[in-house]
Amino acid sequence: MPTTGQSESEEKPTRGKRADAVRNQRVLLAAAAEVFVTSGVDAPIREIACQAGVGVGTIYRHFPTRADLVVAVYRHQVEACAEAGPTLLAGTDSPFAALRQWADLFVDFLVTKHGLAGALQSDSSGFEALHAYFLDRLVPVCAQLLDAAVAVDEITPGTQPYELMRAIGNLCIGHDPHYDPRRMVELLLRGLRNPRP
Amino acid sequence: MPTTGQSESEEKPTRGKRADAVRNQRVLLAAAAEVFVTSGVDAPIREIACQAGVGVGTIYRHFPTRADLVVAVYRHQVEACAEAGPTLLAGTDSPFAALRQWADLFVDFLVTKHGLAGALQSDSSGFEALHAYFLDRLVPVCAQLLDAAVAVDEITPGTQPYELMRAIGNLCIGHDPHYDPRRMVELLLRGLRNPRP
Amino acid sequence: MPTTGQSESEEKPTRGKRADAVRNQRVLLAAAAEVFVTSGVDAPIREIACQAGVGVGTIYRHFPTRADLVVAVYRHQVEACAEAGPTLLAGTDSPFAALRQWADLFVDFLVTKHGLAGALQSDSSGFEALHAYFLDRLVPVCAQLLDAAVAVDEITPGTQPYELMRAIGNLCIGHDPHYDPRRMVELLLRGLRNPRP
Amino acid sequence: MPTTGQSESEEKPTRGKRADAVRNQRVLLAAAAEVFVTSGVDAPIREIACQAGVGVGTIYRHFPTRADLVVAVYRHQVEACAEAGPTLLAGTDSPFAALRQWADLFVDFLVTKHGLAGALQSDSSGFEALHAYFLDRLVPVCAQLLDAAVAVDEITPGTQPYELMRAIGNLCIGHDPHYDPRRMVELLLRGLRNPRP
DNA sequence: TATGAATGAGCGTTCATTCAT
DNA sequence: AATGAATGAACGCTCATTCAT
Repeated sequence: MPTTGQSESEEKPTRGKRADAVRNQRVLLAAAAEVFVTSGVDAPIREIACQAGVGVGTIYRHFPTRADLVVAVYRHQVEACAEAGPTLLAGTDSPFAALRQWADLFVDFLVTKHGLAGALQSDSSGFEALHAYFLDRLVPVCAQLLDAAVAVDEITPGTQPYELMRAIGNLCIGHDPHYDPRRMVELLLRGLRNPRP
Repeated sequence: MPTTGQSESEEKPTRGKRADAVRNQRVLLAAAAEVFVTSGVDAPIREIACQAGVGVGTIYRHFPTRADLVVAVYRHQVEACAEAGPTLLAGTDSPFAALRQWADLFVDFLVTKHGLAGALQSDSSGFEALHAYFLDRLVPVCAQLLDAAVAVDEITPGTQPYELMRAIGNLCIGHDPHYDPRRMVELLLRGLRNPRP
Repeated sequence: MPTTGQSESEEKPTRGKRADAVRNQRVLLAAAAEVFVTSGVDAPIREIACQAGVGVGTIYRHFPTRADLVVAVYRHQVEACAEAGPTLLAGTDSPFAALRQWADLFVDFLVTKHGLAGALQSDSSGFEALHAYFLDRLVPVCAQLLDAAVAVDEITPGTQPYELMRAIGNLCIGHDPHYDPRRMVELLLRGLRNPRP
Repeated sequence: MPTTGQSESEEKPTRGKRADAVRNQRVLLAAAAEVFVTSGVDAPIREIACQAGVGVGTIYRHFPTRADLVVAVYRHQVEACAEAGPTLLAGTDSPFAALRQWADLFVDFLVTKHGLAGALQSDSSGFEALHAYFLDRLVPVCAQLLDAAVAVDEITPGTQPYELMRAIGNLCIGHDPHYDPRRMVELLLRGLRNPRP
């Protein structure tokens, strides 16, 4: 279980007048997503509150730490990414091809979120929850893909899922017209490939 | 002893009482290097001044912008790295091997400097000078290595030196016992390799 | 009690917990007025915050720029001065007498505010709003008085309201027991007088 | 005697190797005058030192306070202005006309010196010497002119030379295309005029 | 005597975070 | 539960001034 910090919320609307709160959460998340795109995940809390039309206190109530907010904002995409792993694996004969497609999804996700990749590497306190959630959720998926590819001799064994994910994440840091993360990730994956025919 | 690395400081020592200032520059650079390791290259100027036992004004006198300071701190290593390129190329039959060794030097450099790799990707203003210096100095070297390797068919053409350097730099972001940048860079370079035997 | 002069503060008191903030605004304005007397309108923001017993952030929240604060502190007096123009004009047969009385009010206002007259001449950025407010509000009033006096041949035409106001303002700069701005303004106005018998 | 603070220097080149120092003073004064025009009399000391091509210490050695420097820079003009008083008085039948001409000289002087008029009113510590010098030197001259005009019934008695000078000085504060100090000073002097023919 | 390196107080400004309403 | 006012630490930066060389 992720050490996110939000105990309930999300997913199940629960019942009763909670509907109010749930609606509010949605507004908050939408606003945060908006601001994250514009100003990065380090944007001032007040900017997000303003965009959502609420007070800063409301943000803090729902998301005690910045990481909680980031996690909540991207939870759906992370879930989607996690679920895509097994699906891709099931839909092809080549686990390596599945890995490549999965990496592509992951990259898609990261590059469209301004600064998210950077935040994932940040060792500044307050992002542990973010790290924890991403890793808890995605490392097992990546492991499954790697293992499968190793099992059919498509790639050389010895690469850990965690380091591969970090590598991919790192490669997605920064926006630059002269730098295409996807190509570099492709290179990285090619490096995994078993040289044997 | 601080890990500054630059033993002789700058240019001609000039003459006269400048000896005082020159000595101070050393102290400043040592302190900055120290603090950069501890708190990253974004560390408050005050912290550096404090570590050096000087006033903030002294820092500003010697290094008007933060980038000036960072460049000064790492100039020697960058120069060494730049000069190593041609040397390595001359010392081997395989340009790809030379590239690998060069990348290793570059990685050595980056991973020992906490936060430097991150700063290199930072798009925050005030780091342009830093970017400029690194790129001006190292991209040509990297280009030479890549071209040579392409020329002897060791690697697939089409990868730009700039993107390769950024990729390597990115891979070096973050300190983590479970993540070894060197291995990931190795993977990346293997991905460049021409599949033909 | 501070010599702020504004007793009712701002516009509609609005409702709800804003009462708190409104009260605070009063404290802020009183403190600022106090400090302006002591240290001039260039006084450090911190000093004002300290005098008010609040954090600097509170000042910035209410008055984003220094000019905003100055304008707020003196708004009531400026308004009173602006409204006095037509009133005085209506209450006398001699527009020149009205002008003299009006000038007296203006001087009263300026000499009791240490440094305000100076700030009005300051060309330092950040005071544009202050200039704008004073001029927008008072120049038309002064113009009306001048025009009326010219119309009845009490004064020589050709003097612009703006330059007259600046002159009066300038004459009020500085505190000095041996210098009475009022007398000098009186001289200036006498200089406007039509030499006709 | 002015309480300027510089005991020797200036005027008499003195003798011996002092020639060196005298030459240096000239350079300093020229530089200061230059900078005062550009950046006002509040310009950073370092800017003046830089313009003069000397160290800041040298400035401080010669002119311990900023006022000392300002006084020295403008001493010649002040002297000229002081000496013009009696001369003008001697050259005309109308002391009032002389006063007007003298005021014109004074205004000429002040308006060509960016910020000098302002500095003259500044009550910030460190400008006492400046005040003292200007007043010591010019008030008697102004008094002579006023007395003479009163004596021949050209102007109303009762105006003190000090307040008149301050008034004129004040009217010269600020640079503004829509404000002509000379015209306002003319108005002020007209106000002194005895209404009877 | 001249230099200019060094100092550090001080200023404007931002923002995460708390808490009374 | 929501608000947003208040707080104050922290940072970048500028200069007046001192003093070792």
